[in-house]
Amino acid sequence: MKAKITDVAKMAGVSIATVSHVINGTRYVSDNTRKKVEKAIRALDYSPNISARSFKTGRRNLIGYVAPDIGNRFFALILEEIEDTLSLHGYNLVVVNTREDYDREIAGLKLLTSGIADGIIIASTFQNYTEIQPYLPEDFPVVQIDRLPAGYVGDSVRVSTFAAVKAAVADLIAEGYTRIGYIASISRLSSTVERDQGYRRALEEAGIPLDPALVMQGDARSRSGYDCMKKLVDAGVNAVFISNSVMAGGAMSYLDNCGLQIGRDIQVVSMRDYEWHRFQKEAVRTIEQPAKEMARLAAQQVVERIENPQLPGRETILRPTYHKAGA
Amino acid sequence: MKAKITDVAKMAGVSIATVSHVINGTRYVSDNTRKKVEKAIRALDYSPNISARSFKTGRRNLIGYVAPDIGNRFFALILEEIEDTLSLHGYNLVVVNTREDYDREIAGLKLLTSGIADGIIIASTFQNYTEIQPYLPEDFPVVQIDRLPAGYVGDSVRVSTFAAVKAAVADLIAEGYTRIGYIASISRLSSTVERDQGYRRALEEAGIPLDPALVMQGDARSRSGYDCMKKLVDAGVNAVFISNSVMAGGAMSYLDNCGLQIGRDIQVVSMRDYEWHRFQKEAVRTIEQPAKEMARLAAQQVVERIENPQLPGRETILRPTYHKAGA
DNA sequence: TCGTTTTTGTTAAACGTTTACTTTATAAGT
DNA sequence: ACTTATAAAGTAAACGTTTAACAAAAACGA
Repeated sequence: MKAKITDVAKMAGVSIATVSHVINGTRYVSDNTRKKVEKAIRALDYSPNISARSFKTGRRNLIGYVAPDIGNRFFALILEEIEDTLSLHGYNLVVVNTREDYDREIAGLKLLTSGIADGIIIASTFQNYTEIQPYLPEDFPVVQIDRLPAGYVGDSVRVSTFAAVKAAVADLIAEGYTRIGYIASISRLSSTVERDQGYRRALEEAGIPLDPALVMQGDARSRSGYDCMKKLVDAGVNAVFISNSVMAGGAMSYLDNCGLQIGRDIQVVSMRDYEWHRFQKEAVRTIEQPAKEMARLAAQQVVERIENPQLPGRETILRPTYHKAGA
Repeated sequence: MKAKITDVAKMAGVSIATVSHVINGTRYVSDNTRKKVEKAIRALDYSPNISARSFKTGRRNLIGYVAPDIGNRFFALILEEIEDTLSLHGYNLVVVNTREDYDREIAGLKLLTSGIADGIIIASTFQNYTEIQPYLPEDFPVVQIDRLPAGYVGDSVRVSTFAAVKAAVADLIAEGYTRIGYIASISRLSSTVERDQGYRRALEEAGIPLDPALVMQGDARSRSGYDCMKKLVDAGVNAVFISNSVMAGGAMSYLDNCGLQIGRDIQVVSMRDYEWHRFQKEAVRTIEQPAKEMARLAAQQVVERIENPQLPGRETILRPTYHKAGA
């Protein structure tokens, strides 16, 4: 039978209150009694019942991470960094993978807020905050990461890609490329919307009319990157902007297959969500998101909110890096 | 103030016991009272306090996943599949990333077994089970995945690569390749040991003496794959077996850099821990581990053990697939 | 009709902590 | 010596469930 606090108290000849205070450092305990208690703890191999403690204190030291696709290296990277940062603060991580599914996300939120987690970091698949708000109790610590559902006000950390996308496309235009294709990601996401706007604005400012035949709607999967690229090549593009690295993988597979060399036959600008080895040497231009930094900040932010609930909401916006050389 | 079970009972005009039974279905409740209770639950937007329940029942419905490197796509893939499978059984996942660090692994185990989790799935970084045994309480549900610390007896799921590695190397020999290099992964791991043996045995059976200059000790990181490959090329290999896909990435970068074409200038056989797009078209031969299958089985196994503690320990061994065409 | 079983529901005791409140012992001030 | 302050530790009440033990009412068998 596992030892309880009463066993320790009995053995050390003190009250359970004293034992508790020794463990938590919540009150001064004389050196003498402290030593007795610590000895008893060791002797009995006692460790507090976490469930009982959580129940009593209302703190669980668990943070939920609600991600749309853990299989995507971008979100896996964020997971890793969140776990790392949280562990420094004494928190652990519960993962919910929604697979971009509304029901799964809602179920995850219900669960996490029902007493599992002290806070949530979420990259929501919903377009509007009102759709998830009912499942987030008032004042429940939440940090939105990467994506920002419309109407949300509160803690968030994301990367603003509008300017970088616009600049990259403008750069292509300046070099004389005019038939610039675009493979868009899931359209309801704020991150996608921003990139849409960057692409459109660059064309607009250069006085190039938007050709709907050059804009492909993808679904963030490799396969759709492949298919969209095929259509764009058929439509005769000489440059393309790809909104997400998973699709970029597929798109580049297609280019490879039909012998088109990037940098020579076609220019490719892609979002780069994480380090990729093999693509580097190719002349792909990338817009790199600081995923780790984002994750670290989100983790810190959720911890700060938990420990200081009356803190004002913070919207943290990071800038991506444009790699023209493909390095 | 969040509603409690007493509020629901009061509103419905029944006892808290009845409410509890309605919620958990632990006893027959007449249609009439059930409806009253359900109505009150909705009216008050009541949901049970999970902490209180966990405390009382001793069940937390959380499973710990202790992984050596979540940043590695192999373990990320396993994570995803574990999460998926567990959610089907009503469990959630707590992730601990050890980064192949002994202390982190021990800290994680201590934590998870102290009342956070009902069970653990672990890919241990330790060579010997005796080193982690003290931190796993007797009868605590544990499933070892991918790696099997020496001396462990109990639930485990892994892939046996000895035969496949041996066959792949023998295949190279049969084709006339004689200077076959080997880039090994972290030497203390059971998975590495098996591959070592496969490589050695194939040479042995062909009567080829082992040349220590052709055996490189890597550390499972891309960088070391690159460096080891460099040394092997300098040593004049015409074929190589690489023990892990992360290192394979680095190794192939090096081959690329010095213009060596796989399949023509050098043969490469690599463990393939997950799907890789770009490598496929190259003539790399791969030994593919059924990572998802492994994860699914491990998750099922830990759930079964939790729900039926007197089940005998099961050692599940899966077979990898050898892809000669590189497909 | 009267005991017996079945159905439906209640009472109250746990579960193992934390923590507000109280107590005792010792030191300090007069 | 007598109050007062302070240091150190103890007492006991919560926290919100689940569940064993019990009770009342209804149904049933003879």
